[in-house]
Amino acid sequence: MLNVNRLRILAELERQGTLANVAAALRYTPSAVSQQLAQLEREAGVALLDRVGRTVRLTDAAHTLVRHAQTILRALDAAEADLAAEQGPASGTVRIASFHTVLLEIAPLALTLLARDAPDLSVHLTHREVDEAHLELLSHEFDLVLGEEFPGAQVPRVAGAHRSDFRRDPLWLAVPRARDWAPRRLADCAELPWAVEPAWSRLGQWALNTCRAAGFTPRAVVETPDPLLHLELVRTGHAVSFVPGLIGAEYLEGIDVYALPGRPARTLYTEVRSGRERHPALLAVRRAFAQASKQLEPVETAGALRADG
Amino acid sequence: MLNVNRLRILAELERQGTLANVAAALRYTPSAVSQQLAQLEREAGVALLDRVGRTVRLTDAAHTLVRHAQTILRALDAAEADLAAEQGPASGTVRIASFHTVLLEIAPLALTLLARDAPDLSVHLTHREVDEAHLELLSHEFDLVLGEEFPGAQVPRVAGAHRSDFRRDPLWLAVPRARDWAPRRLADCAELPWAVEPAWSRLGQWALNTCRAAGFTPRAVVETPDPLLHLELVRTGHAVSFVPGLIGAEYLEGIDVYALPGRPARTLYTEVRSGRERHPALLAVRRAFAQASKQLEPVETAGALRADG
DNA sequence: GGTAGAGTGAAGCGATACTGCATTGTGATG
DNA sequence: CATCACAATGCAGTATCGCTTCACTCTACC
Repeated sequence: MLNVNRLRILAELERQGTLANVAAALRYTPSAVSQQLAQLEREAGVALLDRVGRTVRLTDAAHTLVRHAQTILRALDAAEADLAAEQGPASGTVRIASFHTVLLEIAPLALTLLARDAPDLSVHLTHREVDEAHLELLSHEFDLVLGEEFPGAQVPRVAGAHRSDFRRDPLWLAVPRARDWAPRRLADCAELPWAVEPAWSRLGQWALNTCRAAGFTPRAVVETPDPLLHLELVRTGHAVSFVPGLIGAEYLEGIDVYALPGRPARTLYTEVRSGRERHPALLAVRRAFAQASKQLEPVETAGALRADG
Repeated sequence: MLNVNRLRILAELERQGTLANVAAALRYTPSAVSQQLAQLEREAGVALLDRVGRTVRLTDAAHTLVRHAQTILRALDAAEADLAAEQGPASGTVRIASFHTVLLEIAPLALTLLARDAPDLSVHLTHREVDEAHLELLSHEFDLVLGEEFPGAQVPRVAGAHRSDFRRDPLWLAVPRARDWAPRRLADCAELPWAVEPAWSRLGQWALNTCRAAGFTPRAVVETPDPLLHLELVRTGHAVSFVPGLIGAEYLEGIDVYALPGRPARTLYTEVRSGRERHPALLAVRRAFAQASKQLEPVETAGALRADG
């Protein structure tokens, strides 16, 4: 019978690329990883690793083996989830990765709900960008990640993760409050300075596409992933910016927000590793975030923009 | 992460019922089994075993754990099958269980074919009744079992085994050859002495049902699972008997066989553990038995009986 | 009440899977 | 070309783990 732990190491190697990274991820020494894979190769009877340069690459046989390993690891996760469900109230520690807005607006409420509903459960929140967090979810760095999906940039579903959407969050335009001017279409802001997200972020990507669809490329006066900085620049009259509807009203002093044509919205979701979706602790966390989200209302808009062109 | 070997022990316990049997099946001492299950219970955090009398019973949690264990073990089997397929020609040893007729008529031919087509493969044939063999397949005593299914006694399909039918084999009535007498319906043999299979065997069960449907209960002069003994008694004029069509013509000297009304036939099949159906060695064995079966023809009947009543 | 069989537990031992360290080989850099 | 950083591997030592042995308890059945 093949050794499951060795299969797990091989599966991790497919993700991590090098033995050294696998060792770091699984808290082994590289030597241990090397020895275990060598043993697995001996037991398998076929070559699993191609030495290419100073690193290794999986053979086809190794890749099919990894597929099997993944169903095994999923079943193990599911078994543990079922066991945890038998144990009664959710307990243990859940490591969560979240991006900025959710961390700012939803997480505090969710933590309050969790403290009430699952007092034995402890939570560890880490600030991560979505794509990075997704990978770290798969390699067991996190137990649950919060994600966002933007219109026109559908996130592919992967077998290793179980996703659950909990909110649609409208995307708005934020401009400095002024008596004598109001945008009527997005293109009216074409010549203004913008506060933008980095282009590699999901929101930044969407923003860029949206502006381009309106016929212009935003001129960035500042680029940062922090939406509060965006708003500070808007308030002080130095920029306009997109803002998620979830942002608290207290950050919108001196700022007017406008709904965009077509009412675009991002989808907020949670992700756990497949097989663990029935784990009571993860169920409790998901429930808490969903409930917390329900208690939050988007602020009023000053109006709606018309479609461009 | 739960230990897969311990899960395997638990799964085996569900089949075997007692720790002692598990130990025998897995070639452990009972003490080892007890210790491993105790450890699993500790890791699981929930009770898995109920001590009832001097034996144990699985809790609900244990049963769900076994379900997960089975998908894991299937995936492991499938992984090994894929690995074996990579290794090129089928090799190793296949442990086969077969019942009498197949062992007598098909197996020799199949072995010949295998020796030609898969010379690196070695085969170990054991004589077993079907139901017994089926259980021993699941507990890894055998890699492949030959089975038979009779009309009116459908064998339930189980998830742990992969079945493949390879022949329908007619069931006949065998009577001593005589100039002055021939049966015209089954009930004509109601008063004659019978050679019967044991009632616990699948063929014996079917025979009993068939006679009862014809309005009589056979009076047994001899009860044995060995069809050659049946025929010897028929030839010497001491009994009539049912006989499978697969029996060689050389055993039918001085015997007339009659087709039964409705042309009942048993289905011959092979069974392997789920997940291993793509194992090259098992594929080769199945192919050999199917081909061997094709080369055998049922002998001519002396006529066909009419329906009773 | 005696006996056979099921399960458990302590002690001991061998296998196994790590760590630590030294070594090889590769690729990037100056 | 020399140097350096780093990936992978091999060897020796060690600690843990999982098994066997053996003694024991408990139950079911004569």
